[in-house]
Amino acid sequence: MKQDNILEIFSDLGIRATTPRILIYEYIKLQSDTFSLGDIENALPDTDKSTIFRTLILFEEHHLIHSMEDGSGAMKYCLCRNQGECEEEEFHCHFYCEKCKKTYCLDNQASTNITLPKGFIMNHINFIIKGICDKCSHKTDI
Amino acid sequence: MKQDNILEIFSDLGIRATTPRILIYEYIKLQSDTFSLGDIENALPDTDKSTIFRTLILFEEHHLIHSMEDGSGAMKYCLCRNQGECEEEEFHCHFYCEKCKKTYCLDNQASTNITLPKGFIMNHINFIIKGICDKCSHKTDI
DNA sequence: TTTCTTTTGCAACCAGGTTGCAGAAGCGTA
DNA sequence: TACGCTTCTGCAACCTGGTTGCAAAAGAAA
Ligand SMILES: [Mn+2]
Ligand SMILES: [Mn+2]
Ligand SMILES: [Zn+2]
Ligand SMILES: [Zn+2]
Repeated sequence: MKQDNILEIFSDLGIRATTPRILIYEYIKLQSDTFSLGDIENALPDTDKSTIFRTLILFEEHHLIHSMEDGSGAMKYCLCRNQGECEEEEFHCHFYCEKCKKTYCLDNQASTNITLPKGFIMNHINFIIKGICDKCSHKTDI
Repeated sequence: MKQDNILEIFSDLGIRATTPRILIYEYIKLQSDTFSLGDIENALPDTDKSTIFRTLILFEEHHLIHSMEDGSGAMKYCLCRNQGECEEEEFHCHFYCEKCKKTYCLDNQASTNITLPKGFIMNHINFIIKGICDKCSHKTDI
């Protein structure tokens, strides 16, 4: 595991390696932070939106990517750093910059200590911190 | 402050007390957890969606309510327990039940310890825990 | 090749949110 | 009470992102 070859990653997971899937995965691998379906649409104008949509669902089912709601209106995704072998604890937090609209993965910068009320069962976490990112906070405003 | 009379709450904040605003605020006061624009639409079929929409914006600007994205597709709102005087620290967490689709306010059940990377400035938090609520977890499945 | 299964592209649809605008309502003043 | 100005409402239209049904294309198997 921890493959680098796309074809092997797909075949390990039993995913058929089609042209759109390879293009989409190649795009995803280049992203250091999060991306949306619309970002992929722009990057791959010859691939249909619905194909991208279904591919993202497929990738998420196989834990190749994670998804999150950052309040921007569009679902955001990020590459799973553990290629389908992420553990339950990988509930990492994200930062949404209200100025440049970029969403960053914060891997270990935020710790949470959760005690749920009796009877509540946690499956996922969607933890978004909103504010101004480092690049935008350095700029002088006006 | 900590008023109970709707008309006084509005006049304290300089909000004109119109019929739709009173109806909407009365609805909101009855809710123990979160609600959406669509919930209000259903409860008040004679009030237009855009009026409800603009009223929610107004209420949030005056900190009468908080809003959050719970991933359900619809923005959720909850009554501010401090009537417009909530402090920055009131970043409470919410729980979304994936079975009954209800979103609960978790006031003190989850603590977070956040250390952002250098240069990042936090303004808000959108912290949603997803899973199964107590009512739904007690039910025998099938 | 033929046949069967999976995947794709297109077009249409949907939900929730958002906007421009004309008329209604509210309010201060005469 | 009537007038003039400002704010608010309802309606209809629009927008964006997401979702679906379906026929054609591509892939795998025989
Ligand atoms: Mn992961
Ligand atoms: Mn509050
Ligand atoms: Zn930024
Ligand atoms: Zn539930």
